Amino acid sequence: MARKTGSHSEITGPLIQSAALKLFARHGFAAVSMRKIAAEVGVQAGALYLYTKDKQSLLFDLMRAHMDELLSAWEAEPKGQNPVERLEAFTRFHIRFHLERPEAVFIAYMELRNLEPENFAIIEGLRRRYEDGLEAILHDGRAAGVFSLPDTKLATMAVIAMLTGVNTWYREGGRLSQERVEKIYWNMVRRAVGARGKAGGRSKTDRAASQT
Amino acid sequence: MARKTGSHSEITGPLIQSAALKLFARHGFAAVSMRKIAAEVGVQAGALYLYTKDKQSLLFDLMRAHMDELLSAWEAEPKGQNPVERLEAFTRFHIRFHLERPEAVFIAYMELRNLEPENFAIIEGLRRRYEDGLEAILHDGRAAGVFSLPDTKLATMAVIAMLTGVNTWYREGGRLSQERVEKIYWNMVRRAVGARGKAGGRSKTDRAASQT
DNA sequence: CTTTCAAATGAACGTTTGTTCAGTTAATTT
DNA sequence: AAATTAACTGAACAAACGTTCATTTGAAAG
Repeated sequence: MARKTGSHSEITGPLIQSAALKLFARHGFAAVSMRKIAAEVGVQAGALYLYTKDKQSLLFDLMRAHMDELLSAWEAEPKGQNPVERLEAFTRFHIRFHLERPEAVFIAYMELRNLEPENFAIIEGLRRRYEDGLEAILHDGRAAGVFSLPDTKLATMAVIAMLTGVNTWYREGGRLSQERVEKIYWNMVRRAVGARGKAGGRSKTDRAASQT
Repeated sequence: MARKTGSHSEITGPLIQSAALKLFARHGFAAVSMRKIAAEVGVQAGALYLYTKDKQSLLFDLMRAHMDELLSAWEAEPKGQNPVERLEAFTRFHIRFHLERPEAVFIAYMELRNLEPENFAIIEGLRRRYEDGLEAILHDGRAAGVFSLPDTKLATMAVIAMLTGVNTWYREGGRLSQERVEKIYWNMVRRAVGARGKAGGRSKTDRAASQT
């Protein structure tokens, strides 16, 4: 039921979500009490239950929203014309998207075991769909002879782990710009999957990279 | 003080460590109570305090022992004669060592934020020492002109993330043997750092890999 | 001004938490 | 047989936990 003229705060719901996001990312789901979330919002613990069923669904809703955003953002991304361009698009998208929301990413990876089995299965399914997107690119590239890969599933896991790892060390305002990081990682990914540079053989890009 | 003829169990100490390892890995540090650890050992909660100062040091001791083992095992590993061989040795060692103790690895990555600041600094220092070992290899290889890397620090993080990622999906008795996984990952790492195969250019190994 | 009602409080509930400790147990030493 | 002592129990502690609910608040509606 949509309200037009709330007598009290109308944004408390989202405020709770973002307080929970921040605290879960910082201290872990199990270490954050409902009272601490309430305090962060500036409210008493009981008030949280006007907006959320329980603590578990607070976690699940965060994860679910994150995975939904991830999938729809990727689907909205311009696709390349061939496997190499599509892989570059994936690489840059993954780094960019994940660096934009480090807290949600952290939670999505670290708090899986705090989901009840049913919720876990849903999140796991969404993650699988995302990984399948990458695997399809690698599979197509292999079939087209532009990637050299003994095993597309392993390469999928390797690429995702490598890219997600950026979140563990990248800090805004650090040594390297995000664009620079994207470029360097794309170079490593491209070579890891055995794709030649645009010019063939050891490309101009390779040579430029090694002297920077 | 060493005892020779304990009237009760003499191995309770290690039993506690391994119970804690198992439960922390499975449910997370914050979600495991001292009573649950005690129950796993077959003892009352109070008895744990004959062997451990408190819950925090139970976690810290596990992490510290893991990192010490990691560093000393790597130091004991036979070194290659050149950067490429040393990088292959690192790659295979990292995969093998981490697959041998998935629970300790999981804890070492996931429970960092549950360490008190002082303990965190110690573990972080040990991790840094390990990463520096890889970075030295990449740095030497770049200086020798056998690796093509725009940034050794980024490559270090990328390689470690990629290799550690194996733990998230590898299951004993699965599709691929550990030796096969090591070989495939070594191929991806070698190419990611821009090292040519032994024969130069697109190596025999590359061609063999792409058709398997 | 009076009524209405969503929003929020704050106390209360039954559990569970990490940790301590006086007391019990049972094997070894004297 | 008596004394010693490490190992362990089981109760107890205050604090914190997730969740519920009767009650209060205060702005909007009549």
